[in-house]
Amino acid sequence: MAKHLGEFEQLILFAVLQLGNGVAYGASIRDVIEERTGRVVSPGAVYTALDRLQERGFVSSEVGAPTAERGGRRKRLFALEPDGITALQRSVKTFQEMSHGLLGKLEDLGSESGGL
Amino acid sequence: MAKHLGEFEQLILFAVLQLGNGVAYGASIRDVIEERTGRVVSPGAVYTALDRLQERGFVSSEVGAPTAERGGRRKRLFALEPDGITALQRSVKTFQEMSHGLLGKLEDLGSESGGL
DNA sequence: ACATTAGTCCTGCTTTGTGGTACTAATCAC
DNA sequence: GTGATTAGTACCACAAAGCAGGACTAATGT
Repeated sequence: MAKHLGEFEQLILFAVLQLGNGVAYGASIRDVIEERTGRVVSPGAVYTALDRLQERGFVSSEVGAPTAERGGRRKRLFALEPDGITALQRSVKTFQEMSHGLLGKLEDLGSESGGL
Repeated sequence: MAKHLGEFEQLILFAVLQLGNGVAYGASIRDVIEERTGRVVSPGAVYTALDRLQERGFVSSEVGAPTAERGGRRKRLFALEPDGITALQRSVKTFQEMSHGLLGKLEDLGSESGGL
């Protein structure tokens, strides 16, 4: 069993967190990631990650009611579970501990050689 | 070719960044990660990651002179390359964009259900 | 020469990351 | 109600990253 969150899994959990219960489903999660990071991800990538996250108990899902839209297929709504919250917190903490005091240095180095 | 940095790779790059040139080698990198995050990693894990990073041009390495210590085997010294800096910056940026405005929410949720 | 030891390399396997595409179930138009 | 249209989901296959454990190497010290 995996010990840590992968970077993509982290993105997914953040997206679910932002959307909140009743609103987080495959497509909306994908949209959030794209809006925030500019990163284009395929639907398939999102669902496989989501499935794996659910297997580990980090998120749960239930099928919602159909909406009154053209092509309004039932959504599979995801919710963040306590274990998922803990995992995300730990992953954030690791990032902070590891980057502490180095972010400035990183920027300086970058600007020397052309930057982003 | 991989588009993004994995989470462990990110840790490695931060460690190399902290140590600086002439001091970053397998064992010291491993120590830094352990000190900062408390995470125990096997030497093998570090070297495979380092190799991949080098293949992608994110770090470079050269073999240093032997030290005057018992068992002072030659060290393979690593340095952060411009591409590595860019990659690390982008990875940091993604994290910041994705977590922006959500860190507080995350803490609140955590304390509700027992916390870390 | 032989023991000792810091450090590195190798091998094998599991988990994540990813795109592509097929499928499903709902609306709309007539 | 039949078929076009469409949002959303599920499946599949493969590439890349994460990881541990032990073999190996080359230096010191006696």
